Amino acid sequence: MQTDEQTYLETYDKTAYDAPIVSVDPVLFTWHEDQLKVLLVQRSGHPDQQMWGLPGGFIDLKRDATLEDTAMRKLREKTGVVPPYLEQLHTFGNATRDKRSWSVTVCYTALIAYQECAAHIATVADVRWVAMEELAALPLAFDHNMIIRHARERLRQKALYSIVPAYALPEKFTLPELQQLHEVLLGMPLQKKSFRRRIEQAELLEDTGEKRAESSGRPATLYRMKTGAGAYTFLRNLSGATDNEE
Amino acid sequence: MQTDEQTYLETYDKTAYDAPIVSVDPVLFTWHEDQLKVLLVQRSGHPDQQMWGLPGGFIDLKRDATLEDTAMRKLREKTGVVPPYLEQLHTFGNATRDKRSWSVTVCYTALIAYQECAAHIATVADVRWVAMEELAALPLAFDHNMIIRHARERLRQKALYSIVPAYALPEKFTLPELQQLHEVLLGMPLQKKSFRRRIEQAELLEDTGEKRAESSGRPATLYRMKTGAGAYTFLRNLSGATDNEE
DNA sequence: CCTTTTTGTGTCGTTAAGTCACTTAATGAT
DNA sequence: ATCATTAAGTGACTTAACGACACAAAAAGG
Repeated sequence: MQTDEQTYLETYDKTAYDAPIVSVDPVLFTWHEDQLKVLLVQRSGHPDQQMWGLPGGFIDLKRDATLEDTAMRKLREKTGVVPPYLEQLHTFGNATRDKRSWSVTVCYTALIAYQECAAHIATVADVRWVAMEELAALPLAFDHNMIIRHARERLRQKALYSIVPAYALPEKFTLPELQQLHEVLLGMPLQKKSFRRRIEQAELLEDTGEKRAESSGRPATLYRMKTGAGAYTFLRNLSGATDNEE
Repeated sequence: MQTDEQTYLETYDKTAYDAPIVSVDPVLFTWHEDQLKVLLVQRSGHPDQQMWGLPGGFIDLKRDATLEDTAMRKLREKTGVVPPYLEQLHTFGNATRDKRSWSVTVCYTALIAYQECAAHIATVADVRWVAMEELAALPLAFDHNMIIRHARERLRQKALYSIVPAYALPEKFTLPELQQLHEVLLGMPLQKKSFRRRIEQAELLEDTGEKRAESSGRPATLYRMKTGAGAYTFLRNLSGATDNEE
C-alpha cells in the first residue's frame, strides 16, 4: 500500500523499533600543578552507583538543539562555565558497554583553564579533578577509562602539530608553561628553540606586554592566543613522533 | 527509596525517556575513470522516498555487536563485500536533520576498489556510484550532501600525510595512479619525485614484479600495500596545504 | 658584585620536501 | 631498423624547518 510522506510522518512511532541508549560524554582536561587532570563526577544513580565517571548524560530533546548543546549543558552543570575548546572525539557503541542495553555514547574532548571553574567546583562534593596518574588506581564507571585514554591520545597527537593544548591554560600564559604542557602530553622533552620558533613564525600568540616572575630567574613574557590560533596546524610534526593513525 | 543495582536493571525501561533516532551512515568512496565516486542508494521508504542517500540504516541490536558491525553490514548488503578501509568520521546529531524526530547518525568513511563490487552493484537498480562532480546537481536525502563533503574533506587531509587513499584503488596499482588520485583529492599537482621518494623511504609498498603498460610510454611498476601501510603517517605534510583543523 | 636560575636568541647541522633536467622503456610511424 | 613520441622513473641541487647547543639577558639573593 502506498502512503504519502505526510501520513507517514504523522503516524511514525519511533519506539516501534528496538533502539540503543544514546548519551553524550565530554572528557574535560585541564592543567594544574604541573599535571594533566580530567574532570570526573561521582554517579548518584544506577548503574555503577557511587563510582566515578565522565560528566555526561542523555540528550534533552526539548532543550538541546545539537549534540554540542548537550555536551556544553552537561559541562556547564558541573563546572558553571562552558569551555573555550570543545571537539568531538569519537562515538563508542556496542552491546556490552552499558549493563542496561545496547548503548551509544558520543564523546567530546574539552579543555579549560583550571581557575576558570575552580570556584564552582569547590562548592560541590561530587565533582573533582583527577590527575591522569591517579586514574589507573581509580576504576571508573562503564568504559570511561578507555574513553579517557582515547581522548588523552588524541590530545597527544594534537600537541605534535598544533597549540590546541593551550586551551587548558589560563587566558594569559608563558611559553615555558605551554612547552611544559606539551612535553607532558608527548612524554618527551622538546627543544626550546624549535618550540618557540614555529609558534612565533606562525604568529599564533600575541604579547600581552606583561611578564610573569618566577621565584628566581628571568621573568617570562605572558602571551594570549590570537583568534584562530587553535585551528592552525603546522606542516611539520615535532619529531620523535611515534606516528599512529587518527 | 534505595534500590540495589540488580533490581534497577530488571525494572529499567529505556523507552521511558524521550530518545533520539540513531542511525549509521557509511560514506563509501572509490576511484574509477579518473574520478572520485561515492556510493548512493535510492530510498525505498519514507521519508525522502525516491531520493538518493547514503547506504546507511539502523542498528540491529540482535545482530550487530558494535557500530562498526552496523556499518559493515549495511555496506555488505549494498555491495556484496566489506571494504578494506573503514574509519569513523563524525557523528551528526540535531533536532532538525530528520523530519521524524531528533536524530543522531554515526558516520563512517570507507574506501574500496571499484572492481571489487562492480559485479554485485550491476545486479541491482537502486545502488549506484556517483562522481563527486555530479553531486551538486543531485539533491540528496537528509543532510547527506553535507556529510559527504565532510568525508571528502577528511580524505583530502589524509592525502597530505598518508597513503590511505590507496584503499580506493585495486590491490595492485601503480605509483602514477596513486599520485593522480592524491592530486584530485588535494586539488593541486604534486611533484612526482617528492611523492615517490617519501613512499619509498617509508617502505609502504612492495613491488609485485609486474608492470602495467599504457597505450604508449614506459610501463609502470605495479605495487601492493604492505600491511600497516595505511596506518603510517608521514612526519611532514605535502606542501601547498591550506591547513584546517581536525 | 658575583653566583644561580630561568628566559630567550644566534648559529650551524640535518632532514626531507621542492624543482627540474635527464634517462629509461615502451609504442608507432617512416 | 631508426627515430619521434610518450610516460615512468632517477639524479642532483635548492629550500624550509626542525634539532642541537652554546651563549646572552634579566631577574633574585647573598
